[in-house]
Amino acid sequence: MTAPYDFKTIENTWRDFWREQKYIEPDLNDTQNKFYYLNMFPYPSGEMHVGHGRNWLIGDAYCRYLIMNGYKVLNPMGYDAFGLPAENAAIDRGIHPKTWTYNNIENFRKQFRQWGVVFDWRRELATCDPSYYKWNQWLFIQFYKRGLAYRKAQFVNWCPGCETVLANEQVVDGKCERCNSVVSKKNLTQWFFKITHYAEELLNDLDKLEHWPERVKLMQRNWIGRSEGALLRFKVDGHDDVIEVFTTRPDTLYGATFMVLAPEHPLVEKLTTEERRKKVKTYVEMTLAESEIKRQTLEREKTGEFTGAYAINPATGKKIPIWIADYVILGYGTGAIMAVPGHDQRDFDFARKFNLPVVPVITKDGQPFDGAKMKEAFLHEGYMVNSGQFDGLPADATTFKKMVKYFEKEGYGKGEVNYRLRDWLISRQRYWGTPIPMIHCEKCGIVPVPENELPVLLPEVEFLGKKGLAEIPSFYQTTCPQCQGSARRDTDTMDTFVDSAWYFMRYLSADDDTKIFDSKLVNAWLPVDQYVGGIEHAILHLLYSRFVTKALRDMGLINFGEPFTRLFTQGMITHVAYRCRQHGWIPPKEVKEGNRCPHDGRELITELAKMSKSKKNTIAPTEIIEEFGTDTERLYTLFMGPPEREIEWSAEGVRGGFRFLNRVWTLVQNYREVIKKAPAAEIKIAALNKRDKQLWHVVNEKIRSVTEDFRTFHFNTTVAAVMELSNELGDYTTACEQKQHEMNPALFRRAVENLILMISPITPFIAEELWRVIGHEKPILEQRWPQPDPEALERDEKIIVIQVNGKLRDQMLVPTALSENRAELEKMALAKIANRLENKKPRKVIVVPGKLVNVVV
RNA sequence: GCCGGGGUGGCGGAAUUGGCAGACGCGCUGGACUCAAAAUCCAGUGGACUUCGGUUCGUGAGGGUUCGAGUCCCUCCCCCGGCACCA
Repeated sequence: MTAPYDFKTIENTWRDFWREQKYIEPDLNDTQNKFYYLNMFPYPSGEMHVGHGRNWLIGDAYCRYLIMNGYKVLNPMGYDAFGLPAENAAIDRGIHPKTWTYNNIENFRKQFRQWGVVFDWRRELATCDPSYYKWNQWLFIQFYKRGLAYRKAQFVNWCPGCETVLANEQVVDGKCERCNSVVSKKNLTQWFFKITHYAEELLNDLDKLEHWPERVKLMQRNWIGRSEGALLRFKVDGHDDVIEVFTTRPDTLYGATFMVLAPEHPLVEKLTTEERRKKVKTYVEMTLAESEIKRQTLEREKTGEFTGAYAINPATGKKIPIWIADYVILGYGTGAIMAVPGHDQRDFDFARKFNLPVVPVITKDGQPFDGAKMKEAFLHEGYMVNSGQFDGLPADATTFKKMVKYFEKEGYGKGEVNYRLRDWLISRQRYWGTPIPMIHCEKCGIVPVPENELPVLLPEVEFLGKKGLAEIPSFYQTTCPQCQGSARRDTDTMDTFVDSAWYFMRYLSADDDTKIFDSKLVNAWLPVDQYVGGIEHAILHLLYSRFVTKALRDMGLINFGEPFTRLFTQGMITHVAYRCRQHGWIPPKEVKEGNRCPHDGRELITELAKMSKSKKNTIAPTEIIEEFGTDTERLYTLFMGPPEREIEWSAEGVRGGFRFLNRVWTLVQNYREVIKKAPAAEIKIAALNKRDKQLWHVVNEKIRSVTEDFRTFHFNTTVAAVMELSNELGDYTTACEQKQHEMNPALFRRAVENLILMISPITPFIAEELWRVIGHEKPILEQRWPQPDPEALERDEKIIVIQVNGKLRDQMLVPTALSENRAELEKMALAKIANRLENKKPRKVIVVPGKLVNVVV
C-alpha cells in the first residue's frame, strides 16, 4: 500500500520553509529582472474568510511562477490600519482602536502563514504606526507648500452617523459608504487636496495604461467627467455683478430666456429683491434641509423661486429673469446656468411649470417655430434660427466654433473645458487617523509644524468613544512655531485614502526614519509591475494614488507619473446567505433540511451575497484546511472560475479539488521507485514510439498552455490543463499495467516532474513533498519553469475534419507533411466520403490546410 | 437617460479569435468494492428521433454576411456594473 495523502503532516513540514529560505526577499540594489508584484494592502478587520483568500492566493501563485521564471520578485505586505471601523469596533468592545488593530494584524499574519503565502516581511508596515504617518504628515506639508493642500469653506457632505465629513467619492446613493446614514450638507471650513490641478493629465494618461482593465479606465473617465463648452458672462441688470455660467451648448445662447442659480449660490442673497426675499429664503432653507437622495431623485417635479432680479443675455441684449432651483448644483460648473428651454429638457420642464418663454434657436428645416407650441426640447440636428447673424447655418461643430469665437471677440466669455472631478476633501473629524500637522495661530495664521518636529503623535488617551481630537486639550494646546505665542493645533485627521495613496513607495524604505523613501530605489523598482485588488477600488484608491504619484513627480521625488503598470481586478466570492424573518441571518451550517430555520422551522429567505460577518455566510479558511488541507483551498480558489469574475463558493467543488490532489499523490507514490531509478535524460520526440509520443505531445502542449495561462491570469484553465495532464498520465499507467504498453521510465519521469512543477505555484505543499518523494533534493522554487520543446509540439499526423455543406460528416488522419497540401487533402477527403455523396456532384470544395475540407454539393 | 460588460448543458465554466460547441470540474445515472454506508475506482451523461450505422435540433430572440457563425453585421429582449436634474 502506498502512503495516504496525509496533507496535515505534509503541510506542517513545509509551512515555514519558503519564508525561511527568503525566496521573496530580493536585494533591492539588484534590479535586473526585477518584478514588483503588489496586492492591495488589506484593512485589518476581524478575521479573513475564504473570500479574502482569493486575492492572496492569486498573488502567491503568480509570484512563485515568476520566481521559477527567473524574476527577482518584490512582494511586500502592509496594513491600511487607520479608519472608522477600528474606532467603531473599539467603541463596541471598549478597547483602544490600536489594540484592536494590532490584534487583527496578528491574526492576519497567522492566516498568511497557514495559507503558505510568502511576502517580504522585512518591509511590513502599518499606516497607523507613527513611523508611517510621520511621512503622511510630511507629505501634507509639501502639498501645502506647493498649494496642493488648501483650506476653504464649502458645503460638504456630512455624515451624522460617523459625525464627520465625507469626500464625494464616499457618498454612495446619497448615503454614507460606511454606515449608510443619509448624508446632509454642512458649510464647513475643511482641508482639500487640489486633485483638479491634475484633472486633464489624470484623464489623458489613462490612454497610456494599456494593461489596465478597460472598465476601470472607463469608470475613471466617467468620474473625471470632461466636457467641452464655454464660460459665459451675464451682466445683472442694475448691479455690478456678473453671473458666470458654464455651458456645453454656447451655440444656443440666443435661446437663453432665463437663468437659474443653485440655491446655495453666493449671489442669491445679494440679488434677491425685497419683495421676493421671504419666499427665496424659505426655498433655500428647504433645499439645505433636504437630503441629497431626495434632491437627486429623477422624474421629480421641478421646483424653484424667482429672485426678482434680471440678467442681460449678451447675445440678444434682452432682460431675462434670474431664478433659483435645486436642479442646479453648486458644485458643478459655476453653480449657475443659462437656461435654454428650447434645447434642454430640464430647462423646458422648468419653463413650462413657471410660464417662462421658450425660444427655439435650432429647427429641423431652419424655419422659425413658435416656442409656445413645443411639446419638448428640440435635441436633434437642424439649422440655426433666431440667432442673429448665425441664422441659417447648420447647427454643427463648425458653427459651434464660429459662435464661440464670436462670443470671445465680443467679450461674452470664452471657450472652456470643465471637469466633473472636484477637489479631494481630506479632513475628517475622527480620532483614528493621521493628525493634520498644522497649527492655527491668531497672529500668524496657519503655520505648518516644523518638519523636525514630526510626527505629530496621536495622543495615547484612554479611548472614550466618539471623541475627536477637538475634545482633547492636551493635544491641541500648543505654541506657534513662528511667534511662540499660544496656538491651537489642527484637530482634523486625514482621510485614510491619503495613507493608501503612496504606501507602495514606502515599502522600498520601510525602516528609513530620515526620509519618506529612497528616490533611487523607488525609481528603480516602480512603477509597480502588477497590481491586484478588488474592483471596489476602481475609482477612489486608484485615482488618488495616480494623483499623488503625479504630485510627487512634480516635486522631483520620483521620475514616473503612473504608479501601476498592470492592474488586475479580481472578483468577489459569494456564498448563499439565509435569513429568517424572526431570527435574522442564520449560518448555513445551522440551516435545517429544506431551508428551514433551526429555531422555528419556518422557511428561510435565501440570497447569494458577498461573504460577510453580518450575513453570517462566511467560511473560515481553517474549516477547509482542517478537512482537506491548504492545497485544496488554494487549488479550488483558483480553479472555481475566471479570477476577475464574481463567483459562488461551492462545497462540492472543494471536494473535487481534493480528489484531484489525491489522484496526483497516489500516482506519484505508486511509481516513486520507478521514477527515482529512471535516468534523467533529455527526451527526443523522434526517438519515441507512438504511445510515448502521444504522452510527450500532451506534456509539451500543457507546458505551453499552462505557461500562457499563468502569464495572462487564467488560473482556472491552468488548473484544468494540469488536470488533463494528470488524466493523460493516468491513461498511460493504465495502459502499462494492462501490458498494452511498456513504460518508458525516463519519459514518465519527465512527465511527472513537469506535472509537479506546473502545479507547484498553486499547490506548493504537495508539490514540494512529491518533488522530494521522487528523489530531488533542491527546492522547487530553485527549479526553472518548464519550457516546451518546439519539436514535441508538432504532431506527425493531424486530424482533418471533413464537412459537407459546412456540417461535420467525417474526419481523417493525415500525415502532417500532407496536411498543408490542398490538392492532396481534397482528393483524400472526396475519396473518404465518396459513398456518402452518392450521385451528388461536389459544386465547390474549400480546403483549410491543417484543419478541414468542406465539400459543397 | 448616457457609458460599459454579459447571456453557452442540471451547475461553475472551456472553445487555439470565423473551422469538430460543451474542455476541466461539480452534480446526476449505472456498475465494481462493501453485510451496509462513506470513501475510492470504472462506464455513461445537451435535447429529440434511431433499424444503434446514424439522423436532426441546439450557444437569450429574430434576421443577415459566409462554403462554414457561440465568435462578424443589423433589430430586439433580459441580467450585471459605473455615472446621472453634470448644464
